[in-house]
Amino acid sequence: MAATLKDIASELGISITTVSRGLAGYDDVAAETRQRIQETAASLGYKPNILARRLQKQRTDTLGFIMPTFGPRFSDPFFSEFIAGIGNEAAEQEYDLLVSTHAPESEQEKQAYARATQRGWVDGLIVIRTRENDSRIQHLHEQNFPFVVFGRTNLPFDYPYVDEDGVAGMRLLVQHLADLGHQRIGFIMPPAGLMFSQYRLQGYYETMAANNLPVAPEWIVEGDLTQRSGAEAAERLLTVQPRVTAVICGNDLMAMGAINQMQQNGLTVGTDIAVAGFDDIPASAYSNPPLTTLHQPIYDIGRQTCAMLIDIVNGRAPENPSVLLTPTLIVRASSGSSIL
Amino acid sequence: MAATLKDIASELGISITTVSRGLAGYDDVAAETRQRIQETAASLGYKPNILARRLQKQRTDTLGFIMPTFGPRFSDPFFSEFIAGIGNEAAEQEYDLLVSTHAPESEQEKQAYARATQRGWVDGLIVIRTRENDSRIQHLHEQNFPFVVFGRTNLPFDYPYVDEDGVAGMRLLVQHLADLGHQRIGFIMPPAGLMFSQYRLQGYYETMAANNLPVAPEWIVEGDLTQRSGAEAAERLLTVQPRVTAVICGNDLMAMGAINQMQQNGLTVGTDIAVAGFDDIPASAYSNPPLTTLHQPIYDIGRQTCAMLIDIVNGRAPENPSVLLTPTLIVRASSGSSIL
DNA sequence: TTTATCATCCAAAACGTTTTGGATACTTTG
DNA sequence: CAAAGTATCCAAAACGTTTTGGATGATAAA
Repeated sequence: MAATLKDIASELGISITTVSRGLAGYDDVAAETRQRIQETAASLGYKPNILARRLQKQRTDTLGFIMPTFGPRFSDPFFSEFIAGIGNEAAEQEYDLLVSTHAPESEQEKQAYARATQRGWVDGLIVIRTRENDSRIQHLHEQNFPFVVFGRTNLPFDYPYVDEDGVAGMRLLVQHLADLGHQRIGFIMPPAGLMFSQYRLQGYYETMAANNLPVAPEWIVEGDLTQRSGAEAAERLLTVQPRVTAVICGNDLMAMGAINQMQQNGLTVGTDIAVAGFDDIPASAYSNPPLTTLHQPIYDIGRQTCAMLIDIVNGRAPENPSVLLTPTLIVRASSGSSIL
Repeated sequence: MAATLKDIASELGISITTVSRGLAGYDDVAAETRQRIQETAASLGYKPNILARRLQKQRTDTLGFIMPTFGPRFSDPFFSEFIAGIGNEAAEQEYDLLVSTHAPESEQEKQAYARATQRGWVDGLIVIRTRENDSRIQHLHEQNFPFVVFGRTNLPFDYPYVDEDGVAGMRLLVQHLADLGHQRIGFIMPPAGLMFSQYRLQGYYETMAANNLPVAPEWIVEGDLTQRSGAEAAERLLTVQPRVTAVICGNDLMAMGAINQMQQNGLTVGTDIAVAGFDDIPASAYSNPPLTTLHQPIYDIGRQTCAMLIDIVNGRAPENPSVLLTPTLIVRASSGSSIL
């Protein structure tokens, strides 16, 4: 039913070539002919078939994004904001965005990456939440497939990335708490397999040491980035004596779970105990108490990552193939005031 | 570089047809030949070109989802969970998901829909956050393009949808508050142009009336679904005398903003004033106080919507082309106890 | 032996574009 | 007037699949 170039051509009694070139605006078709072509195209409701065009041009004008997510009850606001960032940048540059979700390191994820690097699927991929010896990056590098990473990993080759400086971020946060007089600072860390956990942990250790503060191993508890795990980790942390006076959480979601748990245990957060998060999701300004956290411009990171990928896909070298952003400290009530 | 059927064929000295059919598993190719085809395909690293296949098959095996979102700082957990639902269902049935974001009723949104209904883009679309006289649904209906809607609208024709019963949901919530003894119940409603606002508003009026409770117009304030607007609406609501003793919010995000604002004004939520939300996002269980709300199985709604669309795209009539789900009431501390 | 049946293969068309490499006729230049 | 230039058009190839409609030769049945 849908009209094709052929339909227009036979309607006007001219060749497909001329119709195609007329519509595309080449100057080797007479103005009057072009006019007639456009009119007929409009009256026939002609819409080019994208598949045919893409097959011919050998590019899909589509970018892929495979979200590493656990389980069904998944709703990290981080992701919606990141998607909005890459999605808007992609749309502006007339790219489509293909999105899928798979559990990290699952068989499905591997298959998804294998499929994605087939010809004709997408022109490039965006990778996030880097892991140690990240198999996704390894694979994309081997296949010589265009990609940009949000995060870094420990593989022995270069690739384009945008990342936040986790070490610097934690330094700001630990120093802030140390300045308030805290000496026993706990850390609910993100899953150890994620690279950003390691940077944050390193920043934690370094800054504790720089302030001559000892670190007890029990002060470090691992969570999985959900509120629930934040609550569980806090529960465990609170049993350690002498009790920590401050807790840094690997992300805002866990911080909110931790705060909730502490309140259930009768503690007043901000007074009895300080809590801080990481990410500065919108909710963190509206939690009770409002959350001290490290701000990451997630939306902009998404845009930047996507813009970089589009450059690469088009064979343009990005101005800066490795971007490292420093988070900014947002002090709110959850970290309280000086306890000295 | 990438191997094609032609490469395999010429390598083995047989026809492209046989290679194609051998790989596809047709039984008119000898077992021994198939064996050799598979081996050569593997050794050449053959991956079918999806574009060519799709052009030939005249279908994209791709579904589209255009998120209606405002501004950059966008991170409604509702969306990530919904995306996870449709994404997982799509992946299971071997469909891809094309996602983009545009501001509702913007020119870009219109263009996105116009493009999406072109041939070869996607096989079907998922529409959410229905609006009055929804132009998107109108357009898709006119174009006779396959789509499924999460939500309903007031257009005079049928279309497949999944929706929650907002009237019934509000009935549960208002009744709960009325049973606790509340007589002045405020409503921070979602944007009036959204259909679900109207259902919720209707349920609010009906149940207030059923309990012989008068409604003052100042008790109804409109928000835009963000925490910020929830806080602003609460601020306005609190100035109305005599003060409402309970506030229902159009979604959990606004409820959290409202709670935060009330706390800033020195009120203890759950004691001085009751607050309830709508959605039951994960954060609502961990807010302070935990939020009374209406649970919607967003992930499952996503799956169901997607499954229905895949049925339609494949010419199968969905068992039930209009699904209406009743939310369940989740009572937590924010609505407090009886005030009688 | 002749006719059916079967197993295996393949040439060509089709999907709807874009691009290549001219062809044609008309106009300008020397 | 011949040669060169210009404006306009188009046939055919190409992108890489899948499907259609046989063709071929071998085997089984009559």
